[in-house]
Amino acid sequence: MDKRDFKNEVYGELSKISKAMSNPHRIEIIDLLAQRPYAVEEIASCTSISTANASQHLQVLKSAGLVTVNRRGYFIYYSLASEKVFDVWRGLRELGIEQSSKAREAVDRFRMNYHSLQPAGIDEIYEKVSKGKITLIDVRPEDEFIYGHIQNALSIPIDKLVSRLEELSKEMEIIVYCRGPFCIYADQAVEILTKEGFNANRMIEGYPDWKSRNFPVSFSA
Amino acid sequence: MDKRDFKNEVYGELSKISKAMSNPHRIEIIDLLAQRPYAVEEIASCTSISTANASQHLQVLKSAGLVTVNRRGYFIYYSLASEKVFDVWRGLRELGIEQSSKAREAVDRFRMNYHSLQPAGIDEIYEKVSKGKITLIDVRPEDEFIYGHIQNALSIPIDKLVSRLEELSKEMEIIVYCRGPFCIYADQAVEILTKEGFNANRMIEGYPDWKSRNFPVSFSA
DNA sequence: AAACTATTCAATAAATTTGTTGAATAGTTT
DNA sequence: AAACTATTCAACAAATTTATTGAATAGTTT
Repeated sequence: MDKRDFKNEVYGELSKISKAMSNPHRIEIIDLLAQRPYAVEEIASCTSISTANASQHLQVLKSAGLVTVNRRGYFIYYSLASEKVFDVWRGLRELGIEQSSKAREAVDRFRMNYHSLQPAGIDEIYEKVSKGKITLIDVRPEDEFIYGHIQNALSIPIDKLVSRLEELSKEMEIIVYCRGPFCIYADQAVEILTKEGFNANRMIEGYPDWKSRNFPVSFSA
Repeated sequence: MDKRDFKNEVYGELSKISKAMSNPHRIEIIDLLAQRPYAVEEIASCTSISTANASQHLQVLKSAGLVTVNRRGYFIYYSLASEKVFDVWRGLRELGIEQSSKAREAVDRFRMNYHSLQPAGIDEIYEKVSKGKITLIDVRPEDEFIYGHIQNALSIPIDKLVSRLEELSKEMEIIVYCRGPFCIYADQAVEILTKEGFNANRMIEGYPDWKSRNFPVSFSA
């Protein structure tokens, strides 16, 4: 095996992984699986594709070693195979926000819809949380919260927010977080809270970013 | 623009970037450009493809915003557009080594050829360097060394090594580094040095990793 | 301005990727 | 063991990616 064969083999192998991450639906699936394991039909419905199509994309991810499989009852749950999968996805996401003006504009335009334009970065929030200065609200679906959440965060899924406003104080600064920078639950929440007179902002990043930074998390066994 | 359109737009944009990184030749080009800007013909020859083909791949990388262009005289030099491009590539590389047994085996098999099987990690070496305990040799081509190298490293391009052995001491521990984990210059060097009775090992990672960690570097203006 | 040169372009065929359809399957429940 | 169900498979057509060829081009030298 000469030098060229070696390089062909190595770069060829690695390109299988990046090929697996080179489809919009599959990226979206990875972004979703960073929250918790999901079954095929749930994945299909969250990403607005057919079940058969979702299954096929999941096969691709599985062959590339990016996801693992786990059956419980009738359902087959897919999970990310490694923390490193999220790391690569986050790198890609950050590179995209830096380099692609279209991606940046799409995000800004959407934030604008929800009048949620001064989001705070994860480090800034980590500082404040350590000093106990803010109320953290997790507006993701409850099952994602149960699977893992930021320590001391309060779970108020976005569709329950309007009915649970009396639990919140208008004195404290409120930070809302959700799945990540492309998830709009937090933006919707900030819009609702601001209209009701609360002092609320969203965290740009999501729970998986917090966890990947090794900031303190909790989960229910 | 509803939620689904937004997601399609964002994930679609980001997939353009990963698509650009999803071809073995293009990955190899990125790996090469992490050393220094390179002209099209050089890139073609380093990666064993035709000039026209290299040019086409470079167009793809350029459209995705991953590389930038710079003319000097007759030549057009391509560079990585951002540190983040290397970050994503490194993430992919590490994920590949972790997940793909084929990639891992290819690397091991090749190291074995050169009897260079106890390479040292970058952190370990950083520690030793700070204590001045080792001799660092950069065996990449001289122009890459000039463009940037580890502080206090000695430049001995691999093809000059045999003729410059008298510059080295058999008492000091020698660490050799090159472009990165898929570059074999350092392995070749370790084989030569070991045969001659030197105490030599390679660093697993390459110069771009060192630089990206913000460890001390030098370059000639 | 003419000569020169590295790079890009255009056209092509082969290979791969993609989403859809509806049927088949593997595995769990009862 | 029979019934049931989420998931996978197989077959297809459309779209995209890829490498090759040789000509065209943009820009620098002299």
